[in-house]
Amino acid sequence: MPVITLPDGSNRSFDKAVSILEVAQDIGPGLAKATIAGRVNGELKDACDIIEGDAELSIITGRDDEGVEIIRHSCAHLLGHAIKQLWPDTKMAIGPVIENGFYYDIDLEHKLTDEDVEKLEKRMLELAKTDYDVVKKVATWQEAVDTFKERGETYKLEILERDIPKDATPGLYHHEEYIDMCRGPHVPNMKFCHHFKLMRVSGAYWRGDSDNKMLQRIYGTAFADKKQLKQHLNRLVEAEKRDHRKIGKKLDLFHMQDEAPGSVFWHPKGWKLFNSLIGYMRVRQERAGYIEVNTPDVMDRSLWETSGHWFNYRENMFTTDTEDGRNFALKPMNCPGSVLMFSQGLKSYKDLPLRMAEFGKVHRYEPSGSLHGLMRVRHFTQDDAHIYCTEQQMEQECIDVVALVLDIYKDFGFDDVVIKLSTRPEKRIGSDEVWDKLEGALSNALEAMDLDYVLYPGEGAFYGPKLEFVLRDAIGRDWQCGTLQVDMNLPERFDISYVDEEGERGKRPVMLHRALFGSLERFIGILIEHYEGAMPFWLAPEQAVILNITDKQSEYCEILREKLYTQGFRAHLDLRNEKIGFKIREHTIAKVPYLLVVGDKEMESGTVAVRTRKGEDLGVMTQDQVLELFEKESKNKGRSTDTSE
RNA sequence: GCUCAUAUAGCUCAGUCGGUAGAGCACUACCUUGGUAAGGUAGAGGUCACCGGUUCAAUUCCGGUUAUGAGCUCCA
Repeated sequence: MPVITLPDGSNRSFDKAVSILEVAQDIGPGLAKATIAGRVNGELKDACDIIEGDAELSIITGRDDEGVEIIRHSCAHLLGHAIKQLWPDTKMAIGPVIENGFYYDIDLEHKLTDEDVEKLEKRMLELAKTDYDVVKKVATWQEAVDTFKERGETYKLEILERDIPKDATPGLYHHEEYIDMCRGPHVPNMKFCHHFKLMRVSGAYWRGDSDNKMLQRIYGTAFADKKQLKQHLNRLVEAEKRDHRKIGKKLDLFHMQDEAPGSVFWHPKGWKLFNSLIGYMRVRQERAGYIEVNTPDVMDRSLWETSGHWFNYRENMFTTDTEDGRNFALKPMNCPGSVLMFSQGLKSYKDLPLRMAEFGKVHRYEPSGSLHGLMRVRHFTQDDAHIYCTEQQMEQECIDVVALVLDIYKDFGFDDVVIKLSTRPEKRIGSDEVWDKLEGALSNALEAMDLDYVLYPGEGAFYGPKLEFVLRDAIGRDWQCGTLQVDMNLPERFDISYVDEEGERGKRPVMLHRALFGSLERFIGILIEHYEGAMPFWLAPEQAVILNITDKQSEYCEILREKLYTQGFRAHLDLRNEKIGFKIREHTIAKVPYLLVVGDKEMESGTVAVRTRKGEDLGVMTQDQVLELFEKESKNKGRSTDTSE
């Protein structure tokens, strides 16, 4: 006599064991029709699964996130169903759900082309449209092995042998003649799987191990209804429009070329942006009590041996041999240099906390295949800082860093920041008591500030725990930028110390390592994508362009430009012999925030006609009104709505 | 680093079933002085990524290299 409790708290009792679908039918035929699966006592189950005893049940439909995931998972099976019809010698590996979709790894001699994928998608749709029932059969381990042996599914057999205990009862899902193994749940009928799209094919190693065979991975996405699928595809188009590599070229910000793979040639406008960020950060850091230093880019191998980089990351470092037989390396990180700086001269407790910032250029020989525009480069600049302090000071320093990070991100229009706390990994140095203290400092800081954070147990570096700051951009993508790490490795390795209140030498300071932008290059890439190239006024390399209607106004334009310039605004002139419409089009496309148009009328009255890059006409303004407008925008930075966006 | 794909003018891209190439935009000159997203005419511009092979002949076919793209792996 199972009693089923529904999410609204109501009960239904049955006189025998019932399936989830039967419960749904009992509630109403509409719900039954929409039922994909169920959550029974917190566990996801197939709609056909039987509930034996009393249970809490929620019915899962396409409106639930779990429902969409199940649809995607079943679409992976559908892919298997279709591909085995078209290429019967395909061997199926794994077909999991991923963010926004699914994939299936397959082993097939024939390399799938774009046309093949189209064909495959078409067949999948044909099959799905027949609305066949998916039949689940619970098998014994041996039955599963027999099934896949008969079908020559060597990868499924390997999964059974290696990952599935002999006493397990794997679920075999029958999609007509195709059989797939899965812990499920899956949709009961293919009517739920009509809205999908195959995205691309690429390579992937079996079990993610580069020693294994490279399989073909077919990516797809699926949604509960057509509208959501369309929305998702639109989002992808939107993301492509924001591609910083394209915008960077179009707006003449930077370029890359073969001679320097993974390194950036900054054009004047891009470099302006770059320097704006550094200038801004300098001001903020100075106000927060940091000092700024600069350390060498090329240092002797012995330094990297002391720091441990030579041993661990030698193959990722650029090195150079000199004629005197010495072995140098380009710095892949700033910290060893910073530590040398700290140990220069005797440090007193009075010097702590010592907040030492450096806009350090670092070089890392990243694998060629991982390079990606500004996002992953081999040569980049960090807004790095190392804070040397006592254990007692550490928590307050963490609080200050977190506060600074969050406040700075707001200036760039990032209000949505997720904080991740990564704690001790299995392989680590330092005692548990020390880790307790360091992790405590980070979590206490966050709790003192009343901030939420996500815990990542075991994800910390071997030398200490860390905080990571993840930004959410204008179209909802996450970017990890800032970090705050506690380091107990380098102070030890370099044996740095300070003199305490009692005059005792050899006191070991705590070393905090932090970056807010992370990589300046990457941060600029993120900004470009976030703002779709339309940089807010305070960052725009060109803040305003002054356009004359005819030659007659040229002189007035130059005077106006001078005035804006002396007030600190980046105003440029366009006095070319072109029609006003042409010039407006060009600078609008170049995303210059303000276009200042000057004709006879404006010249005579000492005014300008103001137009934004969004096409808004702000009307005729006096020069002072323009200055006031610009000053207001500069001050607001990315915090308020930019009227010129 | 691995798999697959791509590489033609400054940019975006056509094209050549092997006979050394074309468009639009940009650029230059001239005409035009025009009031809010493209005025007109003319011109210049390419060792078809690089190295080798096949061929009477290679930008085109083949091999290699480099770079880029999508993934995989990696990201101290």
